[in-house]
Amino acid sequence: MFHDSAQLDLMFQALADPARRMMVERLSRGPASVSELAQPLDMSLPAVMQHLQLLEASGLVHSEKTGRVRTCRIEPKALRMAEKWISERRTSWERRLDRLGDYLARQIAHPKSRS
Amino acid sequence: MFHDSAQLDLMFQALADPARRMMVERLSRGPASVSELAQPLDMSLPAVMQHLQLLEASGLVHSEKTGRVRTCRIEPKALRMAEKWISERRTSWERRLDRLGDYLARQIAHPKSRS
DNA sequence: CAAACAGTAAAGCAGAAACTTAACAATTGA
DNA sequence: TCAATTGTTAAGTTTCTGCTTTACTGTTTG
Repeated sequence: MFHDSAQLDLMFQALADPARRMMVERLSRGPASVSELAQPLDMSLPAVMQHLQLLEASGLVHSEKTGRVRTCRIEPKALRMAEKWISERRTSWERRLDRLGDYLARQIAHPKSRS
Repeated sequence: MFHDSAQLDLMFQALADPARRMMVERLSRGPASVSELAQPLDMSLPAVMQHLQLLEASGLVHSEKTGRVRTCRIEPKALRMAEKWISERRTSWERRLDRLGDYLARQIAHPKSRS
């Protein structure tokens, strides 16, 4: 449970491609087979397979095969991790701005000349 | 003002690199010059510059030059956009699970055998 | 002015990514 | 059984990334 920088790499990398985001989008509406994922995408099945492998490596998606069909589903824990990273940076910045605002307001109210 | 897929590409792509995430992390604590951003990174200045250009192209960071120093700061709006995309997919999935849970609970309580 | 400083531009390179096509399973349904 | 369905493997091609080095511009400072 330490620095999962590597996993963040993989997750953001995975989300950086429109085809893969489309697959995630589809999966967010429910599980799907590989060919269902491929259907709206303008590329060969093996290409989709490779995207899927990336999504699995990143932890964003999990799949299992029964019979001849592989069923894929989203892994919300991983999504939450990516979301958290961004959110933490954003709020860190926003809180900093708040403090700065307070400080400036105080300066205007009670200036203790520092020049 | 709808889903700009191209910008999401750029943003997630930008976040996919550990050096760039480090830069964002630094900037989340306040503005910084290019060489301040470079300081903890084990690479040449031009390399950092290129990362910075990507961060700017993605909209995650903005910078302006005064004198000979370029000051960079984070753009929380863009961070929020990435955060939102992830969050929407995650909650879509989670709500689906809730509905499914309800359905199953009902099935167990009042089974209307469907064989 | 001259030197040091902060940043840029350009070119080149090795390795990774995103496909393709062409076989090759394994499962299922007629 | 045999043909269609669903997925998988392997290999090859092209393009993109993430650096590097070298050389240069503009800004400040002694």
